[in-house]
Amino acid sequence: MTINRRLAATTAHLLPEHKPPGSTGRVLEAALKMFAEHGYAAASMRDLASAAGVKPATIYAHYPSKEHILAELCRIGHEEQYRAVRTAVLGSGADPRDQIVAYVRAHVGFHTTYPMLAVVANSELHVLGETLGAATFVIRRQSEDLLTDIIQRGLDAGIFDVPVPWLAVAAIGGMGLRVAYWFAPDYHVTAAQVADVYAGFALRILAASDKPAGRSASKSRK
Amino acid sequence: MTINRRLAATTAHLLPEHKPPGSTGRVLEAALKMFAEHGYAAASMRDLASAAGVKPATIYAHYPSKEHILAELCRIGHEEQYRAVRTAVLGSGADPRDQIVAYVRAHVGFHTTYPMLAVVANSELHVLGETLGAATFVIRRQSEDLLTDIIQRGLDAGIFDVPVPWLAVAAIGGMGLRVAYWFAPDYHVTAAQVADVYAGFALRILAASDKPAGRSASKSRK
DNA sequence: AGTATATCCTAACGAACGTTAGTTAGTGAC
DNA sequence: GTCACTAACTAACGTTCGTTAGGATATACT
Repeated sequence: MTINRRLAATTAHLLPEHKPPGSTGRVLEAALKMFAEHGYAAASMRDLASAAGVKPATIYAHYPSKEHILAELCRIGHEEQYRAVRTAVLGSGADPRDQIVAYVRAHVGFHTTYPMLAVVANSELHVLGETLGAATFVIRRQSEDLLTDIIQRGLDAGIFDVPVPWLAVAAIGGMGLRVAYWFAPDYHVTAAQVADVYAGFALRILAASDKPAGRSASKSRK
Repeated sequence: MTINRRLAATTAHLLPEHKPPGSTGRVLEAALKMFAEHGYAAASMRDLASAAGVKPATIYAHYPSKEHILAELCRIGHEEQYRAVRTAVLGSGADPRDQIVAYVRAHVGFHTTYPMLAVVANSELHVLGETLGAATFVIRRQSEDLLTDIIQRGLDAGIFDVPVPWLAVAAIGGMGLRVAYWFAPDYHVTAAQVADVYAGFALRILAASDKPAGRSASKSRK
């Protein structure tokens, strides 16, 4: 146990719906842990095998290559993140402020609940070739577009005020992403606290107005 | 040239004061580029050598090991970042708001000017053993403490208002760090724009008050 | 019982890895 | 001319890598 860890989380888990049954799932979860803790290139197939409790050759009965395992993890990670934020936003009201709160809460929630998945899906994605990474890129783009659209609707309604909208997307996305690296369940802040506080930060970044949800022209207030 | 890059920047450069003369410097700069683009583990000594225009064995005339090269880059990166923010804060006034603006401008400026250095220093640091990484950890801690102290002073003065101060540190630091991954000089926003807008975001996150620099409602200065 | 299938194994392949030993070419001093 | 020094080289070391071939074991069906 070094002082110097890549991320604070120590346990790897997949959603039951994303974890294949039997040894396939154990291999995938072992790969998640190893890739997250040491990085894709530094984790060998022999490492994955011993973490999964099988011999190296056995992995090839479940996945055709090391890169395919990473592709699967990246796909699951981005898919689950998009599903989380999309569900949250759809379940919130029509007010862009509520949608931002829902988005950021779900975004941060994902990064606190599945930190290893987030770290692997985001920081090892560059390894994937264009064919294996294609599915993931589409989803990643959708997540970003969703946030962009919410912000744009808020700007159009005069509820938000930011000089360069795309920078707000980058800032809100960036601060959420980093949570996966330092958050641990036994920390001095709970996941719910982080989600709430970060949702508040996002509203502040967007200079969300206090006025009621009514329709407003392009005039902002101060 | 893949769609799928680890960071947007394409050129590696070191500050003249940090770049050793001759081949040593060329090796260090080649390592910076390779480690940033492909990661420490995925970049081989043969890759570094050919990027630096030398043969693999020659590198060992300049550095004792691959890990020592990374340690040097991490040290330079954190040292330069700390120097930048510290100088900026010391050159600003006593008002915590001015100090935050100075800090974030310098922080973002570092990440736009030396994106590869930032990426390597932050995302490959976990590779370093305790001995080789020790020097870097100290500096990293100092940078974080500086931001924490500014925010705490603003809170004490009643100028800032955040529910959990440490989360503001994490959020402001996180959004700045991510800039290194997407920023490129030929982007549709300039480095100065990003720095200014992000400084504004930081003030908003802290709910900085508009009132003049005098003393505040609830607390007094020392 | 015999066969098919699924699952995991042992053993090893060729390639690439970080690193080292020993050598060669170029330079300036005497 | 030769000595000492520097900086680069060629070649190879032992290890580990991702991956594959082929055999063993257990369960399921006929």
